[in-house]
Amino acid sequence: MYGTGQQIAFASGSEPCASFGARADSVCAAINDEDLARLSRIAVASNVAAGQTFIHEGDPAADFFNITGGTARLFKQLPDGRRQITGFAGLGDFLGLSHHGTYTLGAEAIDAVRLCRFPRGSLRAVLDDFPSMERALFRHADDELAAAQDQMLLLGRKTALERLASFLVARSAAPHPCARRLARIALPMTRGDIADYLGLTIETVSRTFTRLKLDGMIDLPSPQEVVILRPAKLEAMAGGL
Amino acid sequence: MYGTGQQIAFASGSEPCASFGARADSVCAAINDEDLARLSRIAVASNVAAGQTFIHEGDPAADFFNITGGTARLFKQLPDGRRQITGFAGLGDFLGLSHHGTYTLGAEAIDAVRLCRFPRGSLRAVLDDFPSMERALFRHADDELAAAQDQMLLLGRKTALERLASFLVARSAAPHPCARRLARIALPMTRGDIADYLGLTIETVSRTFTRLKLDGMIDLPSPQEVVILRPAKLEAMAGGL
DNA sequence: CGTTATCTTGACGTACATCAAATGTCGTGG
DNA sequence: CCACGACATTTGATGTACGTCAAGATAACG
Repeated sequence: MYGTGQQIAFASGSEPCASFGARADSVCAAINDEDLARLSRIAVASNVAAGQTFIHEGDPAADFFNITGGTARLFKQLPDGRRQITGFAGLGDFLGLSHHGTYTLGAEAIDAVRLCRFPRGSLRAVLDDFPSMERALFRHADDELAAAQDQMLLLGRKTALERLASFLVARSAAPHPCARRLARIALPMTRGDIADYLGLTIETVSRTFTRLKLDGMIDLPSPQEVVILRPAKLEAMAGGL
Repeated sequence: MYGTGQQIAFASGSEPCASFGARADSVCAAINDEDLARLSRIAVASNVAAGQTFIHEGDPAADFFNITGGTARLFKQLPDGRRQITGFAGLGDFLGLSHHGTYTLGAEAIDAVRLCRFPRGSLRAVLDDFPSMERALFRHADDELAAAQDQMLLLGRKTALERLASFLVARSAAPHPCARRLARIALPMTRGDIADYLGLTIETVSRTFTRLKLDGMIDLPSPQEVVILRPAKLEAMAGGL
């Protein structure tokens, strides 16, 4: 199934936060119609079923990806199976951009994921012709680096309560940088995913959720839905960052 | 004291790993003499005494820096003082490159640090004129992102023993990517720095050092010097990554 | 509507933190 | 050169936040 332009996940208009995707602005704002047309010629759209691994850590990095629907978990694993989720990728996110020869992270679909796949060789040529796009990707990598540093602080120095509060606050800011903060958050990932993201166990995540609920900070209409009742207090619990 | 070219920390030759610096190749290989001359005109060289903070987290990011001597700790802090060191910067490293308006990390000199300071505004102009340099910086950010992801796995999922082993293995690989792995490692940072880097306490770091010594993995001629006696076993202890 | 995975809750264990003190190291001045 | 003081490191005794093990409760799904 080859991309026809319809399937390409780059916003062609100039609206800053179109329905297209959360981070459309950060990477795609700099892309003009000329670049877009060229990209559409080398893209392949595909679907990944929930639970499927579509990037294997350590494999030769042949392609890079742009998520156009659904949510994926990105992770590293130790030989004995211990897993660290480094982030969740959604609408508009880019994967496999590293210049290293192999993928530094694995990626699995949490729900049904739609994505566009680009051969990395072709990307290099496009980037050389359109420096503005490379600059935009640079900014994107920079944002991820800043997020990774925040997460290091969380993993190295925060308590379980602070970690979960930080997670919920960050989720309520997402997915739209330009939208109002959300009170109701959808959690497509499992408790196990959240645990592996926050460096905790499933049990501790669950206990901490109920503690936040008992304290009146949040409500849990269902395990995958959180309503933030006291945003300011929750943010304070997150540890001031 | 204004840069004269002598003080500028960019390698002008093309030798891949000159005495100039560890990561010279990753950022500076792509810089030609023309760029170099222009950079030297906007740089200011300065010295920072041990213990001095020269970048304050959250301050407006006016300049960026290139380390030309000594070692600095890069860190984030919580309001109550808990600290997470996100990395150590040495010869050739770049700081303050984020496109965000404020510094996302603080930086303190561990020993006497020499550095070149560049106004960020001037950098933008240089980068626009010399895309090869921007590409090199992109690769640099990418390397840091991969390192940050490794560190997330360490902080989220490794034991104290695995953390310290990982740290020593990584240090033995540095500072020269192209040199033989070092058996004798210098540790300019304190136990407290190592603790804040590995998400542990001073006491646990110290105990783990002595345990590695008793197990015959390392020798400690002095607290700031480590000799790796069993590199292969130590690497295995690091947890296969 | 049963089957199965996920989530929650409880009882208990442990790796690492905390508190406290001894030892070692280094710069400074006598 | 040596004595002193400040600070870093090591070592010991004890505490605790979170992990592990083990059931239930709830939700998802054919």
